Amino acid sequence: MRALDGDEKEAKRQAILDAADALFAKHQNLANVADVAKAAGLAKGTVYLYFQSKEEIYLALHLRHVEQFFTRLIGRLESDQPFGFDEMQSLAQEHILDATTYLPLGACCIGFAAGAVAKEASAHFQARLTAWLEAAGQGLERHFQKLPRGEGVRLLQHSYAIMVGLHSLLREARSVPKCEGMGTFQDEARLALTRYWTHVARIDESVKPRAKK
Amino acid sequence: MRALDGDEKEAKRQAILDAADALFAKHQNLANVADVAKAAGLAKGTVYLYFQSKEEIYLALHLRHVEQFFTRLIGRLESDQPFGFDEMQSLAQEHILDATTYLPLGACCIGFAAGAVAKEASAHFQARLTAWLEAAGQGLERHFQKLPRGEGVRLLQHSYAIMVGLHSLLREARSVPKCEGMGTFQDEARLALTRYWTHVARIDESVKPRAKK
Amino acid sequence: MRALDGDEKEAKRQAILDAADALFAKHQNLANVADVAKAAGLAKGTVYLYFQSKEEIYLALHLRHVEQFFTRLIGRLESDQPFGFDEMQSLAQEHILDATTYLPLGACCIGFAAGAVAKEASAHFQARLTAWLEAAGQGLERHFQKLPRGEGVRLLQHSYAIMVGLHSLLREARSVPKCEGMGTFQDEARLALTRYWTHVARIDESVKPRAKK
Amino acid sequence: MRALDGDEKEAKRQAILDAADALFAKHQNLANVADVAKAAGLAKGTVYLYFQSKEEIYLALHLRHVEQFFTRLIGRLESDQPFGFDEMQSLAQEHILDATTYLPLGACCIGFAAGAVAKEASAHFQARLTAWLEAAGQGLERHFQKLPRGEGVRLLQHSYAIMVGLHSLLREARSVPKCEGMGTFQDEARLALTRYWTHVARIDESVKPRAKK
DNA sequence: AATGAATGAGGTTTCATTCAT
DNA sequence: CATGAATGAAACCTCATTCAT
Repeated sequence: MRALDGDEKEAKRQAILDAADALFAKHQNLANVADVAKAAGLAKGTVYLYFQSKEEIYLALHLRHVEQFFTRLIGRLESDQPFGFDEMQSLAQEHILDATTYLPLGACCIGFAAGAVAKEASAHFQARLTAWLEAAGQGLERHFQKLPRGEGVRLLQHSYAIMVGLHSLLREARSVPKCEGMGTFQDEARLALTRYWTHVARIDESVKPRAKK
Repeated sequence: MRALDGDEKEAKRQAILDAADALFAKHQNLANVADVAKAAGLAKGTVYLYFQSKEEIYLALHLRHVEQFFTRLIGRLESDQPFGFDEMQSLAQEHILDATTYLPLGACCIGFAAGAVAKEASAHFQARLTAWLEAAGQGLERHFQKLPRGEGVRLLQHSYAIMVGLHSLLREARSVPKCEGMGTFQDEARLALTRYWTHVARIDESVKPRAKK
Repeated sequence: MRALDGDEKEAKRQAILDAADALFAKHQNLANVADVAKAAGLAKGTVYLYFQSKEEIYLALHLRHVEQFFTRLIGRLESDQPFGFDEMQSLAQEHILDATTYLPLGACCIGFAAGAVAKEASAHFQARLTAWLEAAGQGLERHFQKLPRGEGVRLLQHSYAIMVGLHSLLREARSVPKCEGMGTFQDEARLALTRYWTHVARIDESVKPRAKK
Repeated sequence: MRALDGDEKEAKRQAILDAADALFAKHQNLANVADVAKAAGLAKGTVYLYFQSKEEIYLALHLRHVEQFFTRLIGRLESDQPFGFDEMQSLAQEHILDATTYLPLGACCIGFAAGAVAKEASAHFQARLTAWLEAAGQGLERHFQKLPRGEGVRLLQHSYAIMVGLHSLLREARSVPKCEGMGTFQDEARLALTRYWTHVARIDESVKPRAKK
């Protein structure tokens, strides 16, 4: 109808993602495009003016989840307030482990068929994620003096992997444990992260915020 | 050709899975049922005599991959030969990390939409996996004296999660690393597993095969 | 297993038809062959030893219904007891109009796709029906002196057509009339037959049993 | 091409019916939906936007045949031109008896398995047919003074039934008679109708067009 | 003769995506 | 820009029929 400038276009993109988010939260499933469009008050075809495919909608939505977490984490790491594992974990808990859609949607995105997502979209996702990881990794290295150069990113990646992997094994174990002796998904994730960080950063004994420069 | 008893029927199931496996290996994608049938030399309808849906074919295929790993692991743990982290890792490397289809297919299965797989099929998968995990977990406890009761299963779950999670983050990083300073998927997986086991079992210092009884 | 002689074979055919009859009565629908076989205590393939196709099963069943009616009618017409329209109608009522499966099954058979029934089966049906019609037609001519040669068959055909045609229009009007002022299917059939016979045979005024020869 | 308003949509429906009509005329058989779509120059999915099932396509096609007949008949009856049995019969002849698809398709529709057609479609068919029958019935009563109130509908129903019924008995007897002494389907239908009307309306002696008011 | 596994055609359904308006 | 009708691929499903055992 009228040419949208960049801001309006972005606003509409976000509106579509809001709709998709709500539907995913409700059905734990990738709603079909018609439903997303309807929920966003648009026609099916219009959605395709903003996203190239259904998969890209959900990848973009997932990216938004990821962004929220990293924005918060990086923001926190940029301050000079002492930052320890407990705080890290509570951030992860809040944004990732306890969030009802973060990991389930992530799991769907992982399963996207090869080729279902355009190269550029995929690359864009990777680029943003990489940038956040590196920024946050460097932030961690600032706060934890024992972390050698590059270990911050690795620590984040491995931690993230633990959460993702445990989720895929224990997705139904959000409330009820699967195996004899195992806890809920959240319990196990907390435990595994604690162990991993304990080893890597010797948080318990020696990792302390570096002195201000 | 005509499956008249249970054994032949099972053989045909396996033949279908073989065909699906080959197609998945070739295209890194879930082929449609018609193609699987053709590859297995069967009519489409016949495939539906053995599997309820495309998703169940691939879930069964994944289960077969999992079974191969656990059969080998459990078999090994049942012997009284000393068993250490190195061997554990080389088994994981061979069956999981270096296998071209294990984790990619697993990722697809994780992403199956809720409802795409019948309750029973899903439950069957979980039951088998749980049984193997517990058997292997107990085997580990026999070999590693420091592992308390129940820690074997947990160790396996967490290790498995690390592999699955890292794969999903680094899937394209089989050869080329993504982030500055990060290694390939296999490198990172090895490293993360080593760290995790080092903490848990203090493999480096104290975990030794229990004395034969 | 053992070679069946003609009688045993015929008995088994009849058993299959019994099963089909029961299923049709229950569901007012052509049950699938697997169900017919199961109801007859046979395997699916076995049914095909006795009938060439599903359609032929139901055509044979319909023929059996038709046979019952004509056997009764012809038998009656062969006696020298006076026979009038009232008795004709009550026979039709009993075997055709009030029977729950005669006309519905007939309607299904009419709708069989061209080619669904083998030429011979179709010809066999026609031949039997023609023979009965002619026998009964001649019987009518014996009893109704005003009927010219050949009019007996015609009277039966037209009467039969009225019942079949009304059934197809009023099938759901077995109990409740369809159009304003119309009666139930049975009412209308009786009325139409009465009118037709009244005209043709002047039953009301002059048709009387012929004198014994 | 793209049906944007109701009229275009209706035109497309008609185009699909045209295609189905041509196929039925050619093969005397209900073509499969894929073939209908192809003949209409549409994709299979598109056909399912307009009809819920194959059966409904053919039921709608049959309804169109019926409509053509009744539109003509009712239009004629609305005029004050004298209307007699001869004209009635020639209309029936033209639209129904001599048409190559009217009755064969009707026979197929009669045989549709219970449940093959959605309740609403079936009800819609009945409702239209009933409305036409009543309109035409009243028209007949206007033209034939002897017809009591309600007898017009009945006369049409019974006449229609005679044609349908005879067709089902004599379908292959369009040219060659079946029984000794019987004529072709058309001959018999004409004869039966004449007899029936003769009785009901005493057409031969007294039924005359009512005087204009 | 009897079986029931296998076949394969085709109806039904869904849905991501395209494109004429 | 927005629309939603059209597309067509493919999953899903049933079932009549065949055929190896």
